[in-house]
Amino acid sequence: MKEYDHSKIEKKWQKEWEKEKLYRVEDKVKGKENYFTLVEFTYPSGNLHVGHWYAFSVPDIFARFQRMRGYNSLYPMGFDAFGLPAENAAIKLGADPKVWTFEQMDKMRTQLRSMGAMFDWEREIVSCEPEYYKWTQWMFNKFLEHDLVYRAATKVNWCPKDQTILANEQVVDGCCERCGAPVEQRDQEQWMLRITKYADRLIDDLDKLDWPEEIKAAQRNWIGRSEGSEISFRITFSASSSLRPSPSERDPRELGIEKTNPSIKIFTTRADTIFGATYLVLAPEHPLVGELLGRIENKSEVEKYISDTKKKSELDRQQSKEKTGVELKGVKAINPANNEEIPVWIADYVLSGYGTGAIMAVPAHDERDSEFAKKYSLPVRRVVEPLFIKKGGSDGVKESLPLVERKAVVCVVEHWSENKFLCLAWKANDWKGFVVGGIEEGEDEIVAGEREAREETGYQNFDFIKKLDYKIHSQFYHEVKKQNRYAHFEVLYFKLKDGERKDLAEEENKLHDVVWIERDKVDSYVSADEDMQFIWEAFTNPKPFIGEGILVNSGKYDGMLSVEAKEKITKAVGGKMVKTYRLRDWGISRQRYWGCPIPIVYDPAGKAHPVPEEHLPWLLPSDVDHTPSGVAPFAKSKELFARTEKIFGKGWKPEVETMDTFVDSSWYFYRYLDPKNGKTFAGEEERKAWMPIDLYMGGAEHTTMHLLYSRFWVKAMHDLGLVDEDEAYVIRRNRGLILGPDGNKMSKSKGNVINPDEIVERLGADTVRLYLAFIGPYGVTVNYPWDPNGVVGVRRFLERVWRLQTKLDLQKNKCRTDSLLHKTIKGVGEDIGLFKFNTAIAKMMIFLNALEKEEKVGIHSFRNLLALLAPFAPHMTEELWRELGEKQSIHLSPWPEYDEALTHDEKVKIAVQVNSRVRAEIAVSAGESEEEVKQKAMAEPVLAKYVKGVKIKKIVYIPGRLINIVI
RNA sequence: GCUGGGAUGGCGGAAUUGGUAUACGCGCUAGUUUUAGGAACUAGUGCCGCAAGGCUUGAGGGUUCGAGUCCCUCUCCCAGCACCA
Repeated sequence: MKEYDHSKIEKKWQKEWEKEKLYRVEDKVKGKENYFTLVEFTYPSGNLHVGHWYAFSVPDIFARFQRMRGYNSLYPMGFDAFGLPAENAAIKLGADPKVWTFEQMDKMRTQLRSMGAMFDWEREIVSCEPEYYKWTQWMFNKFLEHDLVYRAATKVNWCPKDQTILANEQVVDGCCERCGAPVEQRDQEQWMLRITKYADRLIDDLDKLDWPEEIKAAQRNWIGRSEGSEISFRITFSASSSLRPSPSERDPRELGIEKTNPSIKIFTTRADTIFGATYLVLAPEHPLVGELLGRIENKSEVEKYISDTKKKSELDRQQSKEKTGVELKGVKAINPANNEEIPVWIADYVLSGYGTGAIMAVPAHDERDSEFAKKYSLPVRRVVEPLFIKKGGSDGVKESLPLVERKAVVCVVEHWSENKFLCLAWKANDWKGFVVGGIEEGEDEIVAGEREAREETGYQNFDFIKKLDYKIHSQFYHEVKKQNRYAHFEVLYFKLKDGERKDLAEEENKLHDVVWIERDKVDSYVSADEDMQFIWEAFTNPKPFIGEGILVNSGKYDGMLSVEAKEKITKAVGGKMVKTYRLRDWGISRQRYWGCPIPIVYDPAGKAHPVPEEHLPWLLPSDVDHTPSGVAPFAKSKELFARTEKIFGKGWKPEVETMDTFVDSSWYFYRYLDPKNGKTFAGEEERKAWMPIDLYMGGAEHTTMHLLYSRFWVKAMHDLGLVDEDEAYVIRRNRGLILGPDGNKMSKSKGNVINPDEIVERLGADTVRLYLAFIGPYGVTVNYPWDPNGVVGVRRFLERVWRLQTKLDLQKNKCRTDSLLHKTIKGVGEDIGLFKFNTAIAKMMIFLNALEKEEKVGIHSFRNLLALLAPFAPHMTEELWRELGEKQSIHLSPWPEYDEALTHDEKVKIAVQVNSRVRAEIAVSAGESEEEVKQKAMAEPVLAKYVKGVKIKKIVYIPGRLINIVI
């Protein structure tokens, strides 16, 4: 037997496969269905790390499996080659980003080849090549044509280190996602993509995708749809204002002032609380503030606040949660619900970019408004009272019964000397709460409360302390009275004077026990009951009531439910129901060199025109100084300006910005299908053959960037009739991270970086592939530490497979282990289909363990094992396969088949349990009847001491698993 | 705070979806081989206990003949979003 020389074997077969064009994929193969497995194409950093191996070599197992199963399986690779690192390297080394990038790509191709993956290199794509970016530009122009691209001045995120604008998605915790520098806010014009137009579809279509919930939730979250109302508040100017426009503006509607006076449009999701709106707040950047400035009495104060806000960076603003603001003195707003005059403030807790940049503040029902109102002593008016509707369980309202309304009291009673509270434990339905009772017609609530407390507890002398200044409402089923109740509770707080107590009526004693509960245990004691818990909180930890409920202090809307009132009130005050999104349009302008040039030229009047298709690709200039100067590098390119004038005429100027690299990656997968097409981005036939992508495996970091952008891109392409599908990725699975052996993220500074090249050299690519597949289930966002011993373990496994050669019996086609063989074939296939490569490998190990115990190994077992292992360890299995005399590659052989009948053992061991505890084990053959098994079980000697002379209640028999004797 | 995902030996992880918890691998222990070494081989290895036996899937409760798995309450960890009206 030759030694297992991984190095020699791997190099040999990589060369051979290339020569044979083994991994070339045609668009159509007769009798085969296409299957497209995609992984994110790579940035050519020039150094392939363990993360790349995990990202590319493990999905390769799946793609190879699909291929052996008879699919025409495509698994392509390419380079996402534009981007800042190349430019930064160029600045540092004084090189050309292009030269640098192509050098790195060469290095990476060599490293990628060492994986032994089934990449079809003839389909390789490179996003920085003119043949590629021509189509990026072409699509940009199509989008422009259809109003999906526009130029606008907006507040932009500026990274001072990278000297460029960033999209909102590229700002993480107020810092640049790439370099970590704190991001500044600037006003600047840039090219925008109308992704917000697709906000609803981007949310709604998530439902039809087989994607992990974590991505769906994060995208929904990011898009941030919220449904609410837009309501206008008219503005008026107070009597003390020196610029008071008219003496009788008290009733502005009469005077038609709304036509001349500005109004403030606010966004709220809680129109039902409008009667509690006691002031308005504008974002400091709100355009109306500027307009009103002339009529504001404390102008300088307001201006100072605005400029202070501007000075704050995104980071500062996120960090300081202490609310600040300034009143716009002399300006008032009219609450359209009750015509009340309310003050107008500016404060930076209101964001200009969300909703309308203005809110109505309802301090009684909003935590932030409450905090602000407290600080500046603004009025608070409660307009919603809580309503609890019990559903299900013993106290849930019964559908069939009518609701009986009752005035009622809840009494929280404190002990006279100890720190304890009086609670009742009801016997009929296990309900635990405070003293509760009805108020008689015309009875005072405090009197009623004392009366109920006496009746239910026997205690006699109460001091009334305080009362909750609002009611709480509750719908429940009254177990004792057999009635659906709709109770309106007054909530009272008493302190017991002394321990004087009369005996309870027998009736009351039957109903409930009286118990004293310590202060800090009350919350958990009453926790089964939402409203009791709410009451306790209301006394011990008063907070604004945020929830929905029943309206009060709201004129004719009193008694209405919040849900209903939202729409009714909005309509009544002339507002409208709207949807608002957190998502902003996608700004793609980058003030850098190494990106796709934006194919726009400006005429002498400064108007923008797209570069016509015949001039695409609109090439990157080559005469550029990369030293950062705060100006886009293109601006200094003589070549680009000359080219523009030559083609378009004198005075015409080029756009000097490049595109965000996320544009390049929004459509890259189409180019794999037809990488050399000069007429279009991808031919129709090729697209029809491969799209949509069956499986997309990638990193979790792309959730709200690449994956969101490319979903938008494909939907836009779909709407323009350029592609058939409006979602590109049918199944998406996120992968986790490989951590250093110490459990931390690999980093040079921590010194825990594993260099895959070194391990490939020492143990082989097959071992690395197998180890990464074995480390844990794939396609879930779980991080696994690299275990240097673990790699050796799988290497050991490969060596043991290798050694099996010496035990082969070339005649033998039937073995004792055949049942296990068929089980293994079945199990490995199923596991790979679920991306559980770890258990697939475990099953092969179990099979190997069994084979090693045999004197001789049948040739059929060995051949099947090699085929199962082929996607995992393509080189070694190929070597062993050919050693058997095969002329054709193992990777062209079909996936092994199994016989279902053989996957079941003839005899199985089942557990014999007594009261669910395992006491014995018996062997049972498939044909045995339940009665036979029972008798066999009872005959087990160890059972005697358990079952002798005891009555057997029942026997549970689960064929193939256990028999349970219940005594 | 909201949303999503988690918690099983010393470690990575298994568990036919309600049926013998801890498969497989690592590590560890003992032995074999070897001049030696271990990236070799063999056996053992959840915890407590001499044993019989008992205990064990973050904590507590429930349903069930039977719960890692289902239901309720809670704790902690990871990720995304967060003054979003």
